Amino acid sequence: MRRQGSGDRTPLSREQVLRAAIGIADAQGLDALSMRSLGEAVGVQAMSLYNHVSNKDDVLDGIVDLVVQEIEVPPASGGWRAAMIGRAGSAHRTLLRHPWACGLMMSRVNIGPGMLRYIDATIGCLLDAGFSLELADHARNAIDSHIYGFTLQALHFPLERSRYAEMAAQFLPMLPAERYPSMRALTISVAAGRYDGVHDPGFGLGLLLDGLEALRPPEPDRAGAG
Amino acid sequence: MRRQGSGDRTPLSREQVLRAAIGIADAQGLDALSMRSLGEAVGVQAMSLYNHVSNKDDVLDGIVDLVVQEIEVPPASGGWRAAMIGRAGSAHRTLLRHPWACGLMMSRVNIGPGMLRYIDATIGCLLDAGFSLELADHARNAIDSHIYGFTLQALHFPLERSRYAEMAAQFLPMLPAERYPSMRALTISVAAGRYDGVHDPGFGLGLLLDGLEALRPPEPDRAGAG
DNA sequence: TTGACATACATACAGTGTATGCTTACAGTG
DNA sequence: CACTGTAAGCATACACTGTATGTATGTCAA
Repeated sequence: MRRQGSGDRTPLSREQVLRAAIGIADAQGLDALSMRSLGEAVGVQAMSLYNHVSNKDDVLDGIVDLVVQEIEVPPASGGWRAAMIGRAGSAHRTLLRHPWACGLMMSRVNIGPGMLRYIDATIGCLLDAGFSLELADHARNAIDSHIYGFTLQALHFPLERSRYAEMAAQFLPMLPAERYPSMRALTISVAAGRYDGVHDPGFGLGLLLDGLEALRPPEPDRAGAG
Repeated sequence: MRRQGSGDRTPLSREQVLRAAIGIADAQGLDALSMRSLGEAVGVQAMSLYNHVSNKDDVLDGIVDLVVQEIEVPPASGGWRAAMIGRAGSAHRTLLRHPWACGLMMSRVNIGPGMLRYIDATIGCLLDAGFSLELADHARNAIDSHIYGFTLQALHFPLERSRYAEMAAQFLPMLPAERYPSMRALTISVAAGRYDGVHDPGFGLGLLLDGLEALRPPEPDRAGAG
């Protein structure tokens, strides 16, 4: 609540509305984000928001794109492998910071400026590394697939990373040995502390990058050219 | 509408309700799935559904798990690579058949019997191929990450695969060359028909499997053992 | 027949997104 | 200064949501 006769006359902006929406979604979950709660957060009635956003879908698209803009984009030059690893890490951390964003990206077609910038920089980096246009496109798709999918699984995994072994032990009774033998073996291993059960986005990413390196055309000597 | 004095006395079942829910979501989108529309689909008032499902979240969890059960699980024996490819293809096709499912999986923690079966069979196949428990877990996570992420991108890609070149040309004006040079180059290439722009889940998957094969411990000769 | 139980219905309530039609207050003109 | 056009915010209202609550109806067991 900021205005409402408090002498605050600077009008709201779309950006302020979207920032507030992200704040609500981060703090109380996406379900808590309604036009009324959003209005309250910026000190305005629900309907006044429509002066700055066209409807709620516009809000959702807007906050997704703002989140995508938080992702650090690879530098135009430098090693492509390091750039991809850095970009993947940044994307993963960003999506973990806003756990609702991944789900939103799923359920809507979104090609805002943030997403375009994100994709463009990535493909640019791969082209710079010598990949063909086509191969760069496929590579980007594969890397992003891994990031999105990995983050998804990390987000909706039912156990907390901290008290892992403990929770695995609790989970065990729900896994009859005759029906889920492998999951049971895995859970036992985690419960016993023989395996920490923690997944690393770098595992799959490393495999992908190794494979891509092998596909990369040999660099025509750039030393002389530029 | 099936009952309502029509002499139909067989009571509803949870399964029937969930099947109807999938039908609505497939045909009219997830937004069209309300307790009232679902009740109408099975010929019952909205509140009567609560005799068979505990609430709407239960419905959503239920239909996701039913969809996951549609995925063909790898056979217990046979080549692990072929099994993984088959499983990935089946999962991808299933998620495309129910485009709302991917988004739902994102936004909720779900470990129903379908998901457990799916994961268990996969890890079992990898264990059978000689991977350690830990490596099998990481491999499954990486493969699933790729499937989920790839399907996500395929689903929310704004252009139709059929009239690709045509749509790329339309899309071009939205890509100023100074801001999105690489995306623009890519789009031009597609518009000109030099590149079809179609992504294949097998590309990234192949890279992953190649890398995993290299990590697989050498098989202790099983010929004599069993 | 009597009762218990499962199933389905009717009503009601708080909360949702948003269409419509105000009021207010500032910016720019004369 | 007054006048007015316009952008911003407000209030009301509507159709729709999930679901709490209470009641009716049909089937089966004793």
